[in-house]
Amino acid sequence: MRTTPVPELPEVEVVRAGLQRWVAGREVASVEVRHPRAIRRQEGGTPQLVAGVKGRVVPCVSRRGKYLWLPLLVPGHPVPEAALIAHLGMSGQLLIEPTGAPDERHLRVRFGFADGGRELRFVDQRTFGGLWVTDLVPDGAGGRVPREVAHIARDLLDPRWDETSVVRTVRRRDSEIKRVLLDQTVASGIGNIYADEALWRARIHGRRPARSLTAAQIRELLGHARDVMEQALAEGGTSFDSLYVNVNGQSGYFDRRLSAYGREGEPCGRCSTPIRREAFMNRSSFWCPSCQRAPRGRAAVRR
DNA sequence: CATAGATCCTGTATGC
DNA sequence: TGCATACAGGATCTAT
Repeated sequence: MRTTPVPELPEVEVVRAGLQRWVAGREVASVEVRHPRAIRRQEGGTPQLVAGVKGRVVPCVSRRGKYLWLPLLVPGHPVPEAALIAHLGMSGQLLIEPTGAPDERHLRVRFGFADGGRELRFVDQRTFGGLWVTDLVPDGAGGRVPREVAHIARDLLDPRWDETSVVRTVRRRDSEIKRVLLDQTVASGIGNIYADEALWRARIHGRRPARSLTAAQIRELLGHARDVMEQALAEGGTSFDSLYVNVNGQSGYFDRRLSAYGREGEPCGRCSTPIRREAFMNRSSFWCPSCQRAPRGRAAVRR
């Protein structure tokens, strides 16, 4: 095992697509909460979660960034007013399992369906993730999104992604470029792994002030972020050990393609300089000290 | 308001 | 062997 698995946008999209296939059109019949922390963001707790989903039909499965949600349709009504929203956190899984299959060690919530077919399970070792029912609100573009998603920016794979607007936002931020990449209100879906990969591909050091980059450099950087996520998506999601599995229980294998993340001491794929690692925001950054030149001290911060 | 840092959580790896 | 500690990190909350 290299390190911990963390679902980012490609992994969440893999889960979304799997759920779409397995639960679309089905009516929820039951909910069993096995660990209260998994629904800590649910207003009204378990009773309100049960009331919100029982008897509702799931027409489709949607996603923005790392959030995904199941709209909840009251039979006979044309439009859903609420949704079951899910965030996988660091170790969350949404699994489709045959009824009666043995419980997973970290099973947190189980959903049964009226057709008696396979059930939906939320399994989460570290319990940073969670599920809850929330209102759908206007997204400002004619659609509707869960209340908690409204403040998150569109992601790089969104058909309505507006690159010119995002580049402008990035250049206005008074912060280091990696922090900006990780800010979900600027562009959603980029986590620590893909931020490091995009920076490596673009030959940009994560501590460079965002304002020191040209618009062209930011466009290139975002393009690399999109490319690496699309590659991961095509291969079924990144995986570091058996903890991350997609909705059908199969691990992805994209980790073998990562160039910087998790490769401390290994030779850079371009110049063979050993990849460096440093603590950053209570996590780690990996970069090539030769290809990605560090900014000079704090001189870039003007006073 | 914008930005930085602390915090939550537990299995795994490592050190003494 | 057993115990303690470090580490993984997204989103949220608090502080500045």
